[in-house]
Amino acid sequence: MATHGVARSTTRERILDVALDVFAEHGFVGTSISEVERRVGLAAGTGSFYRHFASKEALLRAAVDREVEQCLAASNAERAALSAAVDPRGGFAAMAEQILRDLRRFDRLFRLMLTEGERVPEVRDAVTAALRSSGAVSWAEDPVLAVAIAALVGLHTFGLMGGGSNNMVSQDVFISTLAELTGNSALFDEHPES
Amino acid sequence: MATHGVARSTTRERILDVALDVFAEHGFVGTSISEVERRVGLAAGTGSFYRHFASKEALLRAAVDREVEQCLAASNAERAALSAAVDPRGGFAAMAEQILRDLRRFDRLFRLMLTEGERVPEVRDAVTAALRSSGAVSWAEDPVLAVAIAALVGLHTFGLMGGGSNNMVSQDVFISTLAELTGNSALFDEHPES
DNA sequence: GTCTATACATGGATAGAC
DNA sequence: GTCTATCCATGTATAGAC
Repeated sequence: MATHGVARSTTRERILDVALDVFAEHGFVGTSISEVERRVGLAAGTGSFYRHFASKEALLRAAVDREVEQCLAASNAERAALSAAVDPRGGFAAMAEQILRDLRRFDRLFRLMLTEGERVPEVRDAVTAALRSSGAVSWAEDPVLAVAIAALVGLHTFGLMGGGSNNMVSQDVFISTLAELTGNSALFDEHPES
Repeated sequence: MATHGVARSTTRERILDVALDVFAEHGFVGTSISEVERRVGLAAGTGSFYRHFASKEALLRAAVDREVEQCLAASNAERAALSAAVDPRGGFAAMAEQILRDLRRFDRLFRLMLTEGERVPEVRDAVTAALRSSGAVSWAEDPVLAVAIAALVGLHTFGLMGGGSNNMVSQDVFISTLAELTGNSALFDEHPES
């Protein structure tokens, strides 16, 4: 099982690994095949890339598909693992942190969706579907949940903006504040305010 | 005052007008001088553009500076005009809608900040400064206000995603829900729950 | 202030030697 | 499966005629 089988993912896999990074950083047009080859370890400028993919566009689609697949799998695995343990702060804070982790996980796809949204509509669908599955419930019908998720998306967006130095409230304070606000609503009225 | 003065902004102004559109749509590398010339009305491919700007990068900076200036001016003017009138629903909903309007106004700059953030750091500073001035108060010290603004940013981001068909809660429901949630907090504890 | 022509670099992609 | 060499299109930018 060494000469044949599943272990044949050397260059092609490395290309896919590096492709989404470069696409997310510089966009589709801003990415050159030469740079991809360089990062993979191939000689830049030579068309070695084309032995693995038919075109630049094919690479984009393959990389996006693969990333969507991996992100969804990782997200589901993590959610399954965490549903076993019980968070002491209650369900909301745990859910909020899970959503934030998903947002960071999908970050490269998120940027690609903004820049190449109409070039590869699959990216949009995948990201929105992932966000929806994060909400667990149908958050379109629950205004409070919609506000909560929007707040987390906004927090994540602030992280994209600051570039490092954002004088924003800390994540813990943010989440606890959000939990408190939504906890006072009709949704989570199990414990008034302890 | 017709032969000389201030009225000499024909082609250069039109270039600046169109530049931010194209940059926001396709990014910096994705934008060609030929396309700018085409949209302005000049013959594409000819270097007529270079009679008005030294380089593509100079155009980006000039366009960004101009847009920042105009957006800030429009925002301040609108805020000054609205501070005169009194909103029946109270200060919060009015502030929220004002912030949403600002987010839409700064949308092109916002996209540019995400894609060309490190190429033109001025964009970042300008957008964050504008957002900060929208908050009126220093929202870094008020967690509730931070959550509220983050929620509005998230709502705006959802608008960028859906591309037209987002099964999100309506803006009115969203804002009223957000107002209700934050209204129950310690910040706005003037009226318990009517 | 706009067009013609052009220099020059880069990028996508292909054919073929190894 | 990688490199050499090459074709061709596009893009930035300049010089000069009008």
